[in-house]
Amino acid sequence: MDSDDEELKDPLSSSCFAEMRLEKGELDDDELTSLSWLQETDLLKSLSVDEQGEDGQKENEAFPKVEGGLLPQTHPPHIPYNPQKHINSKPPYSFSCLIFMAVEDSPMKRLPVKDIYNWILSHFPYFQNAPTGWKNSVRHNLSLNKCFKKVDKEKGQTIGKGSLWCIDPDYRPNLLQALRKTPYHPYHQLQMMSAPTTVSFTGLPGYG
DNA sequence: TGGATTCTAAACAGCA
DNA sequence: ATGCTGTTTAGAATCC
Repeated sequence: MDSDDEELKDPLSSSCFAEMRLEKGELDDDELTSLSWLQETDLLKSLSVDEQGEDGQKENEAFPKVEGGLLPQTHPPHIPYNPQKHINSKPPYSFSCLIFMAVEDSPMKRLPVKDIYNWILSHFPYFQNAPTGWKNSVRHNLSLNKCFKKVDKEKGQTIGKGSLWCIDPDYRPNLLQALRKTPYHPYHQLQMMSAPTTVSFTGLPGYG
């Protein structure tokens, strides 16, 4: 068991997440990996407009316009991303990250595919107007990605069609790492908010 | 440049 | 019959 293995088991412990853990006091690993901290800080929902000035307006205007609307393109890496505001920007998260967040954000850590859709829709309004193919991509990810596992329904459980999906614990660190690699992972936004003068984006995608 | 990963589209089967 | 879910395949784009 070397240090790499340790970090893989608890990628937060040796990262800057450790600071969050200290700041938040009694948070244990489950609470962190469950993204409850994310909910508490409300980062996905409400980065205030003031923090971003008028950039949001400008950046939407900066997108190339096409007949019938804006081109669906990933949010530019040099502009802070607010999913509730930048509804024309494709979220800079992979579908596996979106699914991961949705499942981890659920009380039972398991969701039917329909609730995964709903979570994504409510947290990333971009998809409300996106072509419906994204749902196919979600199902494709659930089906193909080893990180996600179907859960047997309990006896008599009636939640409608389909299976419940959960995160395979063996692959959870991989998903967390993938999430950390995205430039607008809530961690980076937290850093920006808590220590704006010391933040360095060097090494992050789009920051050279 | 090539492999790995991710996204998108599509076809199909099973089920309620 | 219809719509949803899950699986699979294929091709394009992107990243390393």
